Amino acid sequence: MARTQGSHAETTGPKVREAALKLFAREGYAAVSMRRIAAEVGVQAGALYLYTPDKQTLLFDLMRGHMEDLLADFAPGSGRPVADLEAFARHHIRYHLDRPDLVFIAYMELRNLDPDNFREIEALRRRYEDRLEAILKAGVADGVFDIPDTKLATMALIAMLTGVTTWYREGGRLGREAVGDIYWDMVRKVVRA
Amino acid sequence: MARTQGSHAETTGPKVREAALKLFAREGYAAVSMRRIAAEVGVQAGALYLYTPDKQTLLFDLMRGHMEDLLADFAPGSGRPVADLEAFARHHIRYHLDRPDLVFIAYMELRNLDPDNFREIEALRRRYEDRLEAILKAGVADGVFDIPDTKLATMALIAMLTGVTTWYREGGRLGREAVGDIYWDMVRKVVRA
DNA sequence: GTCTATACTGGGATAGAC
DNA sequence: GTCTATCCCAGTATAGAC
Repeated sequence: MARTQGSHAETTGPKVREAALKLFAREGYAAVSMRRIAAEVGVQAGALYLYTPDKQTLLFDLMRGHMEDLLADFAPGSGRPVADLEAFARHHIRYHLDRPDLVFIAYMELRNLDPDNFREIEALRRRYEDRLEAILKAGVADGVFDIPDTKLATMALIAMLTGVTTWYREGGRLGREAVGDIYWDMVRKVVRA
Repeated sequence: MARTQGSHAETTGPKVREAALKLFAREGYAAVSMRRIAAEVGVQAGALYLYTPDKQTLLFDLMRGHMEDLLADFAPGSGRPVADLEAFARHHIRYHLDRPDLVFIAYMELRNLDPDNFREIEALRRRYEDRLEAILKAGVADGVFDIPDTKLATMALIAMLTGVTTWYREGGRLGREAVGDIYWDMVRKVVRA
């Protein structure tokens, strides 16, 4: 059981978040103990509290980081609704397939957030949805989209696109490009672009 | 579910399942204790074990019952793909809006099932998906649907329809009929029916 | 910075009284 | 059929040694 002691602050902090991410995604926030996270990192449970004030903050930081990255990583702005919608759809799929664990947590662990944290995450989510709805509205105004209800179409399209993460497997029948093509085809049909 | 010998309680058993359903949906399986379920029922924790062998079985029975009901409640069979697809879409939405707690659990708590139980639930889910895909394939064969990939369309449509449960609120802007109409319109466009 | 040790709380499940 | 009492284990988090 002899192990090296010393300072590893620069690597241990990220490792804690990575371990929490992996375990929360796989087994759920409530089902994962701090001891288990510590074991995954290769550290004693008490040492985790050098890197996070508590378990709740560990979850919240993961979710907030994910939502902020999602918003920062992509902002459509060509002004041409069809091009913006295609960019949104392809980016959404690519981004979500690249981060299956974060996506899973962001969707599944909302109810395990403290009320204040929940509100903050929900606000970020709303901003993302609003971005898609703005594209749809612009397309309707331009006459290039035919959409009875842009709010419902927004929710329907996001649910459809996010659903990719539930069945996509690396090395499966279809690659990311092919999946992106097929989903963009379906998205386009929904709005009749 | 295995009852203990000589049980005559006809109301407590169902109450236990109702309480578990409500609490699992609201807070998650892992976060809910047997003591909490017992308190909700108005009984001591030990008494729960008269009605279920353990907590896992409580979860499994809820999920299996839900999936079996979903399959039993609806089997399209007109042979006309467009009519069958509309019936599927409208039924899926109605059924899911009627049972938000069960739907939530069925999607969120899969990872908390023991391996054997997981396999059984997955098999039921697969049967449901296959039903939709059969409709899509029939429509393609008949030339009334235009679908590049029926498997992906199946997953996309189910994700889209199920997504209704994430935002629909009773007494909101749109009633169930209106929501059903708008979603059926989107479904139809996806398959170009 | 990480360790061991521990405080304190709560978990699932069982035994046996009534 | 439900109760109280209890076993045993695990949870989060902290204190203080090294």
